[in-house]
Amino acid sequence: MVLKKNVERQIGVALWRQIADRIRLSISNGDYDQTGMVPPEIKLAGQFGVNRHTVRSALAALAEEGLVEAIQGRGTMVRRKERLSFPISRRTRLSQGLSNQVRDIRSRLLAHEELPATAESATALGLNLGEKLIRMDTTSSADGRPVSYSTSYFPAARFPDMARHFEELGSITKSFAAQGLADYVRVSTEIVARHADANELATLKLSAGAIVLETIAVNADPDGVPVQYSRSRFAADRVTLKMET
Amino acid sequence: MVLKKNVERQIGVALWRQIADRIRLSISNGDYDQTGMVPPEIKLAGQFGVNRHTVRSALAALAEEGLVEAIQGRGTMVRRKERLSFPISRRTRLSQGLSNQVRDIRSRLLAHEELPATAESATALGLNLGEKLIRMDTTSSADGRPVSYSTSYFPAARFPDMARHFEELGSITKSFAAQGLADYVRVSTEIVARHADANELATLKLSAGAIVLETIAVNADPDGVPVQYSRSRFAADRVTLKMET
DNA sequence: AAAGATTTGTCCGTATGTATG
DNA sequence: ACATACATACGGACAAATCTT
Repeated sequence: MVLKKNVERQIGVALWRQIADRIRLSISNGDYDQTGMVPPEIKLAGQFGVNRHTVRSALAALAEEGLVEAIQGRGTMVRRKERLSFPISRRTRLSQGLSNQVRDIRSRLLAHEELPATAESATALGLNLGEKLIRMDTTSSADGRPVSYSTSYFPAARFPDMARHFEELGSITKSFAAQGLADYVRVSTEIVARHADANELATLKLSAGAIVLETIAVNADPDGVPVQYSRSRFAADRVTLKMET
Repeated sequence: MVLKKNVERQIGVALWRQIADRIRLSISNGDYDQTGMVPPEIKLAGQFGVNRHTVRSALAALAEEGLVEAIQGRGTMVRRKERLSFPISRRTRLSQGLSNQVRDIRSRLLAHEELPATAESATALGLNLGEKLIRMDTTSSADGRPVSYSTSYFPAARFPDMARHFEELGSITKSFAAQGLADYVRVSTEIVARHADANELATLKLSAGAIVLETIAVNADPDGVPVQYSRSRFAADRVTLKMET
């Protein structure tokens, strides 16, 4: 039988990073739950068909993330294995969906501005080109770990005080409520994945070079009128998106 | 104002690949639709804060993918910008969902075997540990381009001839029908993103080092009894997953 | 308690890939 | 195409800590 190496050379992604990705996945899959230890470096090296030093680089990156801890003579322990599961459904609410997974969920307003609608945001929100929008950049942390980084657009005519309310309430749902919108539903969600850019690395406090899951979503009021268009980036190695159908 | 470089060094992902990722995203966002041309190398180099050679490596990779074409003295043209949109809903069907986006969708059986249920597959399918399962590795191509690579598990007791039917019919839906299951629904879908492994690179014919979107899904019959547990990998730069709620 | 096996940590050198100018 | 600097990956040798017999 041929050895499956599962990693590739000379492709613009360093071997140690590919290997770190795969070990991270194994951890979150519970592959090492029996012993709570990652296999020895030599064994992993054989498994992936690389030098032990390369595996060490991968493990160093995971240790940096706080995911594992190496002890000389003993081995490398798994320290955490949680992945936040983000529910996506017709009634997607950030804080509600996570409330049973984490103690503390906190959202912060990074920036906001008023601007005219572009082609993209206008069609998403069913507005005319150039109508006033409010843009808000927000980030959410679960138990202190940043998990999402969102850019949202709201029709300024209908929700003029979005930013002020959000700053005070720390929640989109509550900010809508404060402006007379009691309920809203998710009408569409698109999902793409790509490498994080420098901005996302910084705000999500990602181990550099990481992957982000991006959701492009539209929320509407009960009558179907769009009220929010948002692009949210999640740290791909810290979350799974869970669709409820 | 500080220049946003949007790329980072020394992170295990080569600059040229990060830049290729970002240009690919810009293309699929339609940023270059006006002219149909990618900005000149020098301009891109300035934009990302790197040397022109580095941008050239990125463009070479995109040209290799067939996404752009450089012409001496003229510039670099965008050749394709499509991204397949994969619908995910309660009634997710691969071929139906794509039928209005591509002419020809084709599925192939790569391998199959009978094996006892592991902890993971048993819980997903509501079976006891060790009960017989059928595993099938399949891949689907849209107009000749591979888009998905799936590993599915079926209870062998109920669907003993899954592989034979699939080989003939090229469709899970039809194979179920041939064994007396007229309808089924998607009950859960989890989504993660990570770097592709060598196996996925080969079967999806990915430009190496690419990212895959993985969906972990369970389908059930109308009575809610699980009939299929599957892990599907999509080329992240060729698809968006679209949730319908 | 001692010896040997296992496992991580450190140091050397060399070849190739990546990025700049 | 050339030159330069640094990152990546490999290989080997040995030290240090821990576990097993």
